[in-house]
Amino acid sequence: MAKALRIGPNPQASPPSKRAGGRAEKSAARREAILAAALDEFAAQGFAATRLDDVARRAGVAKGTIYLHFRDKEALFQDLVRSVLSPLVGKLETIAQADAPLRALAERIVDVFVTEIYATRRKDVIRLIITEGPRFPKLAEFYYREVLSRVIQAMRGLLRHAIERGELESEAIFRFPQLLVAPGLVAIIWSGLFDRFEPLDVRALMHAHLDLLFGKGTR
Amino acid sequence: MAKALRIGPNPQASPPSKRAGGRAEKSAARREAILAAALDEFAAQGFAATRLDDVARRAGVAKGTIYLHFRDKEALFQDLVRSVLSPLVGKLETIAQADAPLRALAERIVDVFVTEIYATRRKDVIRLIITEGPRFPKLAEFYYREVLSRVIQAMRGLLRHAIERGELESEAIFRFPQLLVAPGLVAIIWSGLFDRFEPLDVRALMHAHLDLLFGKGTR
Amino acid sequence: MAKALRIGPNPQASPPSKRAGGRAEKSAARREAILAAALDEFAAQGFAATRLDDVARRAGVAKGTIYLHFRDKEALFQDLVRSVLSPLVGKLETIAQADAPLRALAERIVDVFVTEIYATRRKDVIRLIITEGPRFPKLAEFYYREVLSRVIQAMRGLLRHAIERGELESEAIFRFPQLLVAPGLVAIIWSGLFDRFEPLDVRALMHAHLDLLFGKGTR
Amino acid sequence: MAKALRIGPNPQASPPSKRAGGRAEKSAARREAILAAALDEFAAQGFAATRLDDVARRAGVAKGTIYLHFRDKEALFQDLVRSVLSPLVGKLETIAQADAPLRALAERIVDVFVTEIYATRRKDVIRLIITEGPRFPKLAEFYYREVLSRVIQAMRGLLRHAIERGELESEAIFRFPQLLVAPGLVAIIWSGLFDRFEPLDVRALMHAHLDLLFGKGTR
DNA sequence: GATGAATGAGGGTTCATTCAT
DNA sequence: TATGAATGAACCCTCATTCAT
Repeated sequence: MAKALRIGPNPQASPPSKRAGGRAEKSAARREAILAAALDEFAAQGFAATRLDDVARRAGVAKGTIYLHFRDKEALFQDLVRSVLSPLVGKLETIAQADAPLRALAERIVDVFVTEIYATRRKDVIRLIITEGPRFPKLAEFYYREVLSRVIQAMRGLLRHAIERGELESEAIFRFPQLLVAPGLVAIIWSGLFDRFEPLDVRALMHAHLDLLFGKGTR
Repeated sequence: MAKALRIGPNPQASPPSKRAGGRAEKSAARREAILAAALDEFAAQGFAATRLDDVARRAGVAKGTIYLHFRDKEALFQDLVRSVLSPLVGKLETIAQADAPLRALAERIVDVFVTEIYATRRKDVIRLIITEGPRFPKLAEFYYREVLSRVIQAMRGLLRHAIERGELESEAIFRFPQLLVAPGLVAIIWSGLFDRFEPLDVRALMHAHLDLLFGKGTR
Repeated sequence: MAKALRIGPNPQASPPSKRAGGRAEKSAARREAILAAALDEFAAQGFAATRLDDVARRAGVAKGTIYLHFRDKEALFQDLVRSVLSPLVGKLETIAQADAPLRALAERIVDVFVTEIYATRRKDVIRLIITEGPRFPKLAEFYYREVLSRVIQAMRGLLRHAIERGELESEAIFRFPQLLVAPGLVAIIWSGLFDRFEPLDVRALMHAHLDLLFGKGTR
Repeated sequence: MAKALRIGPNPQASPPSKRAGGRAEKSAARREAILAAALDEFAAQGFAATRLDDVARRAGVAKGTIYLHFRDKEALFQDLVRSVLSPLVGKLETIAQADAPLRALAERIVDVFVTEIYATRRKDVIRLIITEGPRFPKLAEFYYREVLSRVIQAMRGLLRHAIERGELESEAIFRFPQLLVAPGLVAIIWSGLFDRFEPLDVRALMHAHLDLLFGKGTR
């Protein structure tokens, strides 16, 4: 199986060692190496300032090889974002179908956010969508269609339940589910810009947020 | 008086008409025209993808003229951000010194945010800090030092008051003032990326947020 | 009288003080200031790398003023060389007409070279002819016609005399008067390139040269 | 073997014919073509006025190709000078070690100068050092350290020998070996500036010079 | 005349993309 | 398939020259 882009740690690409594996495996491995390298570079430099030379070097392949796997720089970028976010979609829908008290669900969601997004390269991808999205309408659309709208949909479902059960008095958050994820976004942005001046404890931030929404005693 | 960079509307640079004005005025006007054009271009294309050729054309000046006012592309960018944000700082501190019930103050702050930031080019500058900040540490530092830390400081002052007066039960927001502005940031990001799919009523969003924080009845 | 370009010392241009002097004097003074500044800059940077901005600043005039006195950068350069070298021509011819033993004349010539050329800005002008001449055929021609050919002519006259009087046995130097001035040129070049590694005592060099030509005892 | 920069003739770069040769050979050939073209252009225009566009066209490569072989314009220039002069150093030292009557050695040196420098592109490189040296201290230093000081050293050795043997009466030339090469330099400069007005027979000039130094009869 | 802000052509350098090996 | 040398369009920046004041 062609391993998906490693999300957690991010080791330097090993030099093309003689691992076992047929043509197809090798090709897929190269593709993944390029994606991983591209993520590093795009996250660090932004789309425009990233040089494919650097991506190739980091991936341990020749520059031309990139073009065997991706039409051009833009396709590499978009494929990268898609490849990182796609697996997320499934996970999110699973959570939303669970049936549990709202607060418990919220805790679970926070936990998923912290461990599956904030602590991984996915955080960088989200940041890339924020920073490069305006120049890549297709990407913004993909993200909206495949991720955001589903997340919002799922959340609205949860919240409707909660309101019906009387677990939630205000319907503000039902109208604006963005309010639920806002602190997460802020944390992602903050971490890239201001952590060196004032580090942010994301988990604590998110729980303070829940306290605000549900009242402190309800945990 | 040298007019500051127009923040509200953003008309195309008028052709060099024969307005009254000495050399200094003309020079200052040109500088402002360049800044305005730069804001348009940087906001639309990002720093790296913006061509000074386009900035010049939009400002109605020759390419070389830019270099009479700014050392290079980077200085233009940084001066732009500073010139737009600097006036903001004073305003923010004025508000923070007012003495009024927390909810009233919060309403005022929301109002200032909507009318002075969200509805103006400043929104674009904030977005630029978010998108380009990682490549401009100096800029992130400027923003943190001159804007963010002051805003946070002022907010903490307000919140301390409120807690002492018993207007605020949870101290969560005191520990993480970021939670107060999070919806504003989200609105800014959303507007750039997803408004065409699902427009966002910022004022309503912000007030829903206040309802969540203070309870609906307290307005 | 409009003072000629100062050849000896080279003080910074004084700011436009209120000296006495009518329009014409002031204009001429400005012209000289520009020429002096141009000499400094051309000598230090070469023709192509010299910026008229720097010349203007050094001369204490505005950039546009240069164009009131010289058609363009090239004319400034050529006029500069001419203005510095022209006075030299007369001097050279005077010497050549003197009637004295060859060795004595040679000593005099060496002295003139050292004090009137090597120790002055004229050295820089000679260097400029050497370095920029290939790009300014007109200039090379001027120099050849107005200076070199006359010097050679005069020298041949002297040498013919000397041969007739039996003061000079070899006619080598008659056929190649360049041999007489060669050490002077070498000194000029050396001083610009290698003096920091190995300083050259020009006067001693020139006299050693004379010793070689005439024998040591003849002084 | 990677051919060194052709020193003698200087044909236009042939269009990329299908000669035999691996990648490395081709790369080296291109490098040499660029160096040869650069020599032509620098010699004709000087450093500042030379356009890399022209160098590329003359070398039959694209502009970008230059940057595959040289960091920038300055590196190209300095590498060019070094590549042309380096082989010279060895030759010079070989001659200096020979043991022969001074006059014979001098004749040999003159011969080497005429055939290996004056009749080749090396003449142009020497001229470049003279014309551009002031703006390239590194280059002047290289030339002094690698060429000049060695030549002077070697000459002093020869001359000491000669003095000890009584072949040389005056020690003037021992103190100023520059006097030996001065006519060579003058010839180089003359050829670039005044040959069209008055051609110079270098070989005759150099021998006249030797006659002056050693007396005519000693040849 | 004098100024210096404004112009815009020109050139060094970068880098996405191609293609011969 | 993979390579990486080669390409050349694009862009930042400089500076000689002009011209309104």
